[in-house]
Amino acid sequence: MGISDLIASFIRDSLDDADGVLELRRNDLAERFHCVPSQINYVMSTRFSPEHGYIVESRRGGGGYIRITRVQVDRPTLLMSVINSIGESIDQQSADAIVRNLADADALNTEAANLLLSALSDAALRSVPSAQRGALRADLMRQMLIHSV
Amino acid sequence: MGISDLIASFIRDSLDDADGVLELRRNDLAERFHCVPSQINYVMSTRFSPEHGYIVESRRGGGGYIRITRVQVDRPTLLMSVINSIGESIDQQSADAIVRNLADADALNTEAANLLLSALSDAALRSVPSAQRGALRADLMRQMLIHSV
DNA sequence: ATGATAAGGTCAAAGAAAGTCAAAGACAAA
DNA sequence: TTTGTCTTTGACTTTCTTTGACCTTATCAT
Repeated sequence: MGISDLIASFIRDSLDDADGVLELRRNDLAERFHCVPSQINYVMSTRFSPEHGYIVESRRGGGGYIRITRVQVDRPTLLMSVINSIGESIDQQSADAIVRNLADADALNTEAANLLLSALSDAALRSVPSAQRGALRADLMRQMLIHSV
Repeated sequence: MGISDLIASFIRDSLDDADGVLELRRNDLAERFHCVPSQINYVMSTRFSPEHGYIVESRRGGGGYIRITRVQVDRPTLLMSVINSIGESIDQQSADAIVRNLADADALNTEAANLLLSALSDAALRSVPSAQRGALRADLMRQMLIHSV
């Protein structure tokens, strides 16, 4: 593990302790890890970018800081809110959209998302009369998501 | 036995000791066997390819590594054979057993297996008359597994 | 205001690994 | 002997990390 990885995991741990928001001094951190300050910037840009689910703000000058906020809603919360939003019945299009959103938000990995999509497809449910299909799809989706929380 | 074979058996032994996952430095290994580093790549591609039942990941740059993971049976084959073995209809107990086997064989990760189990449970399918439940379950299972090959 | 001081930011070069590819070697089968 | 396959080697490439010189912005005394 290189120094950048060490710094990154230190920050993640601190974020856990600090409930998702962390404010730190670039120079302090650099000193703690015996590296040059600009390495902190490197770590920020390679491991705490928005795509990684973080927001990084900072200020220069006296009393400057770097603030890191974990933006990803935590998985269980996101999943539960989705589960609760599923009504009595749901059509394939809506189910698809929801599943893809969950995958985008990293609340489901690719395999899991594909399984959901397959199970919720009209193809898989073809033996069920269309009148009841929506309700079954809703049941299925709820069950699968509940068990993956 | 050429050098490539020596390296390969060294890696297999280490994998046994290390419970199936092994992380190593390409340059270290090359030095240990007095060969050029690129020979390690040769060994990887000829003896640790996915068809041989291994996954190889790596990273370049400082702190780079090569990680080798042994996967038991080749996944697509296993999945397809299971898919073909599903008949017209299947009850929950049989479906459960099959899914658990796939998970044990690492053909499904934990999340995926749980999703299958949830979707195939009587609870999820409760809105379907029990007479047709088995057939639906078989359809569902086939669809989900096919899409995860 | 203004200059000193205290942060953080940028960027490019150097360093550290791993990857690619093609040429050369070894060796068995035809 | 020729041919084909597998192996070995090394020059060159790509990717990721570390470092340092220089830049910008904010605060605080004076």
